[in-house]
Amino acid sequence: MTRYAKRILEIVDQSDEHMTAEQLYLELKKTEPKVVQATVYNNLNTMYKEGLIRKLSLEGSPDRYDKIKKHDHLVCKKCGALSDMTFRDMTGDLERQLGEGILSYDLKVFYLCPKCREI
Amino acid sequence: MTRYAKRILEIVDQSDEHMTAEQLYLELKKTEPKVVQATVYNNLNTMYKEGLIRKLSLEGSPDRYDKIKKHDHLVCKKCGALSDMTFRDMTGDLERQLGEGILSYDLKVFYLCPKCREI
DNA sequence: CATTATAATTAGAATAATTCTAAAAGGGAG
DNA sequence: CTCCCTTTTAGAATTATTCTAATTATAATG
Repeated sequence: MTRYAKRILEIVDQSDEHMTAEQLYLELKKTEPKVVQATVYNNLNTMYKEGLIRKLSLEGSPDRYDKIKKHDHLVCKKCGALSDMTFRDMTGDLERQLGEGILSYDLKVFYLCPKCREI
Repeated sequence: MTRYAKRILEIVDQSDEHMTAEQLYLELKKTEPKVVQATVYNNLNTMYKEGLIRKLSLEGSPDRYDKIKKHDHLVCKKCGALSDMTFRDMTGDLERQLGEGILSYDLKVFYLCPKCREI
């Protein structure tokens, strides 16, 4: 694993911010000023394929990257705000219904965030 | 609701193919040869906001549109193939944990599709 | 039915996100 | 050090989507 890859993984793992490739690039640049965007995209793609990071595809936003550690997401239907939450693990249930081949799952719950509910 | 919007909704509701805006445009063009892409995007956005259609954001693919009728999805981690499945409704469970404000949820289960498992 | 207002559509430019390409640089094995 | 393989780089290219302004269609009103 290269210096860049290590650092990107570190940022993803330590932050709760669900950063886009662009945001990760800006963050990485703070410690590695010479890096370019393509490198960040390359590394993210590789690490995603290797199963080292999660990728979140959201409506109306570029892809976001997240730590692997199992957790679920709340998405505000109005403003798109994304936050973590933990619902009980459903792998067992899913396997019982679908067979043993399940790799992982993504649960996104849509709601109105406190801010958007006010308005 | 305009002629175009009606027809787009019809296509989305009747097909199981999780079409992209581009595919819907091509399909719509068969009966409405004068329509342009922007119209399809406009209509899809409007109908999405109104809750008439679902939008699926997938890794490595443009957004796809789907009928509202509740169902879940299987996604092949390797080739991205998308298919429908129905898992039990979790709205109640989710509300019990998170409160009453839940609008909907999206469950995507990753696996290896039959084709990709062979190889 | 003519007139005005409102909304939808169009064409095409513009933007945003991501990938591609070919060349240059880096790092380890012998 | 030299060779080979991988990563990075720069920038062009591609893809998906939105925006803008002009035009057309639809609906509402006198």
